[in-house]
Amino acid sequence: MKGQVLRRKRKPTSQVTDEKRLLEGKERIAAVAANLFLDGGYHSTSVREIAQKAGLSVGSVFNYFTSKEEILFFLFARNQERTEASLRDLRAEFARLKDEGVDPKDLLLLAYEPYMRLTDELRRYTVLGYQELKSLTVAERRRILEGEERIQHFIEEVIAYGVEKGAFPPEDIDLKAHCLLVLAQSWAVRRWALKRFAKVEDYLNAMKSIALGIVESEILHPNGVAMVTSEREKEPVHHERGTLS
Amino acid sequence: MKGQVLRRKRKPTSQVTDEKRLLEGKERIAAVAANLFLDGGYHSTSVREIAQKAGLSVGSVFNYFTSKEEILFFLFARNQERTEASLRDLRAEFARLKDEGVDPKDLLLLAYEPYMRLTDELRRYTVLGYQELKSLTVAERRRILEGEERIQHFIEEVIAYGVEKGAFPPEDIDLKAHCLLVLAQSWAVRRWALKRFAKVEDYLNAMKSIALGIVESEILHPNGVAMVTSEREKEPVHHERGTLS
DNA sequence: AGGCAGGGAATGAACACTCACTCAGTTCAC
DNA sequence: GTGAACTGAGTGAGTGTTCATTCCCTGCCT
Repeated sequence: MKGQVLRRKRKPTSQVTDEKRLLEGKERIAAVAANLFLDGGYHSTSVREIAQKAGLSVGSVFNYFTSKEEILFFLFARNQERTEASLRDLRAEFARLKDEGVDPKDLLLLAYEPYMRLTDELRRYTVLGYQELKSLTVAERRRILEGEERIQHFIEEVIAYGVEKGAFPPEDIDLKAHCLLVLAQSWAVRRWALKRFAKVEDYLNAMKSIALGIVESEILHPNGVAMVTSEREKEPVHHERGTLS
Repeated sequence: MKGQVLRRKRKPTSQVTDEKRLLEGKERIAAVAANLFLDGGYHSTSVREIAQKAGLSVGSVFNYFTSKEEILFFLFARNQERTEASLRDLRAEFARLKDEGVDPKDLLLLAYEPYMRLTDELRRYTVLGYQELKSLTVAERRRILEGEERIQHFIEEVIAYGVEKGAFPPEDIDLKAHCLLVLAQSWAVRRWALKRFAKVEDYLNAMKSIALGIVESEILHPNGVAMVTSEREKEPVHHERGTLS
């Protein structure tokens, strides 16, 4: 029963030891699993099914992952990593262009483009995310949401730069960032309604003007008439409140 | 084994006969099930659990529904009906206001408001929809998507009215409708990022200007500069390149 | 070369468990 | 007493996971 406590506490059976080989195996299995999860859902996909499609036995799958759930985690984590890396690049690029004092509109579009491309690349995982978010642990789920929060923050920074330069109105920056993010994701999530656009580029191109329309939108009067907060080109008519803090 | 073939072919056991009573039972069970599905997911919720929370035995649940799946169908169908009814009302109202020649901007906001309210009311089901869409039959799924298509079409009509009146540019009407729809749904789907807004009204209010920003957005030149198709207010400060096509 | 040992990796039958669903039997209002 | 409505133990299919066994490859000894 509680006999041999000599070595490891986990994994008494065989296990893949070579790090590289293990990762390759994980990748292969996860790739197959991703497809099955995507058209069938996580719960309706059995480990047997995954094993079969991956050309392995059931047992082998558990030599690479300790549980079915871990496969899902792996997919999310990989996806997240990828996104974070892109975000880092974007931030660096943003800092550079900001120093150059590039036009805020151009900057916004310049930032939106690679993000949209990324969304397209990872679009299947985005869908998976929306569908299986509640299949995750609380901790895992929070990690995902924090990731998205970071992205939204970045978009906010880009908009804020435009506000600083007087190109965009200062209201509802967070909301506008939310809109841009959601609309980018809608390319993944609601593609059936966007079949008119064959490639991301097409969608992106059409979205550029809309994105600008969003960030440039002015706050409205209760009755629906636009309140002009800053005469975009010339002198400010009346600047409300102090700027910072 | 294959002995008694004497009586019924379907439903040999007891069944609720009274139509009214049956529907009431369905409603009661479905209401309970909806809550469980929503925080736990469809697959992770067992029929036993539903029965227990509804104050019934497992068997009784199957006197009202023939399968667990049917409960999910029932929920989606009810939801859809509700939406369709609202859409009919909206259409009637739209026709009336259109005849009155009301301002396109006002009309857009007037149409957006009740839709957003509906989304809020049904927000839990919207989330359920995004999560469990693939748990449905192909036919069921198509019905849902067709419903959404009808809504998008309606939004397109509202925008088209504005185009007719010369208030909005004529490009990408379908895309703009898509955006408005997605952003309304994002209130349900991505609420954690919108916690700043306590009530729908708050979100709606902030979204009004953005919605106008979307429908009023002009198509852009390849290099990102706005192409002015109709000088909305005054004279252009400096219009670059020829205007159309 | 050939036999052999060692151990990492693959295997799939077996296990324990959960689930949707059934149905013979009970309840109880009329 | 009748029968619609309800009951819940039972059924069998299917699940994630385990592990004793087998496979296979590499290096070593004769």
